[in-house]
Amino acid sequence: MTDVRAGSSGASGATADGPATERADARPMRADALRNHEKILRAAEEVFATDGVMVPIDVVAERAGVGVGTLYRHFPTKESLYEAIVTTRLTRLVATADAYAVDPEPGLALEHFMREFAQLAAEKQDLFEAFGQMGIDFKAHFAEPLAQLMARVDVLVKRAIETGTVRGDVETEDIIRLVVGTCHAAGHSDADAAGLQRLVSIVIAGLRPTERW
Amino acid sequence: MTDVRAGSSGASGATADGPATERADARPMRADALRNHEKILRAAEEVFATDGVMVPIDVVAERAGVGVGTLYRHFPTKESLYEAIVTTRLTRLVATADAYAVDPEPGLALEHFMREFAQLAAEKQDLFEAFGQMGIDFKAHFAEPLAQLMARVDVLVKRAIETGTVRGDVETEDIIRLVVGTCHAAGHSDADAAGLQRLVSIVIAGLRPTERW
DNA sequence: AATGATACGGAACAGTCGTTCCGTATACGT
DNA sequence: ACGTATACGGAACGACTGTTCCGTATCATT
Repeated sequence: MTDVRAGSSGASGATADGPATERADARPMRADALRNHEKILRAAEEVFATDGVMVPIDVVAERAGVGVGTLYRHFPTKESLYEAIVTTRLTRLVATADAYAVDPEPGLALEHFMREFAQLAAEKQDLFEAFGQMGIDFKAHFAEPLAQLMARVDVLVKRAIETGTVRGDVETEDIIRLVVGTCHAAGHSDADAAGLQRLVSIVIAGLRPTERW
Repeated sequence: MTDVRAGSSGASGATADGPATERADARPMRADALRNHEKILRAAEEVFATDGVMVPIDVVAERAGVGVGTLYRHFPTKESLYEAIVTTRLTRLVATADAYAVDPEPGLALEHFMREFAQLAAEKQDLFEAFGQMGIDFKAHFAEPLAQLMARVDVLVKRAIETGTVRGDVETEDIIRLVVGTCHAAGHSDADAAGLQRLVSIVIAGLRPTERW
């Protein structure tokens, strides 16, 4: 993450997407290099999403229409490529959470966020697996976007609790764990979005304040 | 599973545990062979539980105090060893479900079963991973014990529904998925049993019949 | 105790996958 | 158009792991 070459995938002000088109300290990337960089990112996003992180790196290279050597020029390690993809996904998720944070209906906001989160994690094997291995080194690698995500979800949860739509004793981390776990629950590949949402509904129902019980 | 050697791990009337001490068609296993067979099973159970299915087979052999050659004499394939372990686990789980099927309190019975199930899946990486990869070939390999498990859980669910402790529209498979997913949720290694049970509580609450919502 | 069948141990094999290296091709500045 | 820095492609390397093979050790039988 730190020793990337000039114009590589590092955090170079890419707020939305796409790598930096130029660098301050070095010369701008060559045109074909830039093109390949993006092709690789796109291919990785697709392949990781469908096949998970275990796919051989060659598959990503082939999908990108690029030799492995080129891939390694842009991402010095398979892990670094994986990091780039997952960080992007997490960043988008943070944006989604941000959008719901200003929703006038806090209870529904949390619910909708959970549903989108679940859908996303179910579709993207990589994201799912990343959350699945929390603790190995996931928290270290994605510490920053993770912290951001936690903070946003925390807002959603607190607001929902204040509104009385959610029990007061649930932790933010519980929410994330439950959602990810629920995706795991539904067979990832079945593309059974309806079944997944049914499970999410059950979890959401379980979050409601206890009445009578 | 079918071409096992004489006295190997096949389904030879081992209702509880331990391999058959003799075979009808062939000569009984040699004493040391039998001893090693059990040592391997025990070691595999431990290692798979703690490290998951990805551990090199050598680790299991070493743990068992046995050479790899010996291990392969007893289990012709890593997969076959894995099958033996998981099948055993599933069979025990079926027994647990059976016990709860006659519980005088159907609602509590389901809840207690779910809690035990969750605890087990959280402790045993192999079981967890097996359920996690449902669909690859898991259903094929463990078709029989899985069907049994489903049948027993079905009884628990139906009884709970009749008692009014659980919503009528939940599928048995939903229950299993939710429980396994919940284990996934809790970091497997954290040994945080309390946290896990808290999540299970939420899921269980979500299964209750909707009142007012 | 002797002998043949059975089982053991672990070195060696084969396939896979991440990574490196370097000769060749391409883009950019003059 | 030419020359050089930059980037490309893919064969080759090394580490890892499931599996096989066979010389040796152990058990059971007489």
